Amino acid sequence: MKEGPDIAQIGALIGDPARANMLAALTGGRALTATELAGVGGITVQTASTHLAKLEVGGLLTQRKQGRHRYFTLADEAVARLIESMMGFAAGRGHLRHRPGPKEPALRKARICYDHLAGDYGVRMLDSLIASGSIEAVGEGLALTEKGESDLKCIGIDVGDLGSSRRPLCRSCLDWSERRAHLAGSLGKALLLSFLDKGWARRTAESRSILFSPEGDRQFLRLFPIDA
Amino acid sequence: MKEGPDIAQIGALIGDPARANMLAALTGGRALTATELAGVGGITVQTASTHLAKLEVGGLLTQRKQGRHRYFTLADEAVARLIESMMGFAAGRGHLRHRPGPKEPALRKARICYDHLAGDYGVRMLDSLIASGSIEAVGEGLALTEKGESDLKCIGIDVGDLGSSRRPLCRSCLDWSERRAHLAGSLGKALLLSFLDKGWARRTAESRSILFSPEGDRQFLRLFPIDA
DNA sequence: TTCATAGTTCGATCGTAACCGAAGCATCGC
DNA sequence: GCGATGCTTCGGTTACGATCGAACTATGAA
Repeated sequence: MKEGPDIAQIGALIGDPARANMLAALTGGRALTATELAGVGGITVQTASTHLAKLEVGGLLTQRKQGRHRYFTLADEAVARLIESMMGFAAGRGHLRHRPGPKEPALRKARICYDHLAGDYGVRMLDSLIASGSIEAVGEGLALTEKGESDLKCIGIDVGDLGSSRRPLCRSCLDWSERRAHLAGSLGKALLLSFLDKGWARRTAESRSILFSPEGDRQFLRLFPIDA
Repeated sequence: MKEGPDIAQIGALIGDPARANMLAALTGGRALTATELAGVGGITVQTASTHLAKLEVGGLLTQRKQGRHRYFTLADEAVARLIESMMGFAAGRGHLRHRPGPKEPALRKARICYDHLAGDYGVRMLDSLIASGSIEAVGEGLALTEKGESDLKCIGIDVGDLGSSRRPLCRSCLDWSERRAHLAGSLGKALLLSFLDKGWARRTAESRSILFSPEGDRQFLRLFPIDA
């Protein structure tokens, strides 16, 4: 007994409904204020404040003061991965809050997963990149090919700029709604940013869903075809 | 708010220290009785019984009656992966129950992670397989090479027998003690089984550690050299 | 049959943590 | 300076769940 690290602490941190809701909301990657988080948690600001303090000392959150606001974000990408993996697990068990039907169509179509694109469009993008030979899937891992590197340069992404950090270029991330892999890592982030830059899509204020403009939709589907 | 699957339920299930200890013990892959689990949880049988019932309806455990015993196991491999990933996360945050020193040397040297080898020896094995060109690491994924397939046949493992199931052949699993990857998947399982078959190592009754015999130790180190 | 072991269920106790109202700081706009 | 807004801290209430003793069921052994 008492072998290894203490799972119970973080389990308990995530185990409270209000905290879980706040964490899930922060998976959107956007920094949120304490009042906003109180809203998604369905509790008053006082209670939210104590929750947030606990999450912070637990190492799941970081806060940043700015004026009279305090912006909270997930501490790092590892937290985001943990939350998403728990969501995937819970979805697989049928631990759904609502019935699994297409309750939030926009959320299933395209949403943000920490900093990259998830949902139907995220899965489609990775599928297409693999089909075109830009990305190679080996086991559970992903690797960018030379063809992929030149293809990406055509749409304005210089992979050389991304490789510097310790963060892996390509990472596969499992989607709870699709139960399929989509592209994470610094490349996944860069791609989403380029879509936003080009005005193809924009983030919504309160939800994690990503809305594509009609034109952006056309461009995206053209760029990442599915040849079924 | 209230988007996606319910994380809080499983978080709360893992969030109780007694339950977390039981789950961690079951990560050893071995089926344990309610009384044994009460022991590792540090609680009485009555309390353990209610905990186990909760874990079962939560979908984390399954039980199997055999005589007057009830053997509990993790519901499936996904649960094991979730627990190990949480351990890895917790270890990275310094959420350690004891100080990180070599508290359980045997456990750090070689232990079982659901059904494959973890710890120092697990990491060494994968490193060696990669160095010898038997396994190729691509991004975060692992793939068996042709050389690896023939090499494995020499030690009595026919990869053809393993590929049938839906479970991936090679999977990388992050180790909480070493913080490095080791080999999971059906190949990782097959390798560990062959070690046990050959009498090189044996599982211990109460702990998750794996004990190598002096001869088995020699063979293992010869088979998986590290050329630093 | 009787006894022993393994496990569950019941009932009651107890602690802890979630929760909110109210008060206290801090920052912004005026 | 003043009031308004955002957030934290304090105090007290409340509710839930972990815990165990005791009683009950089931299997096995003698």
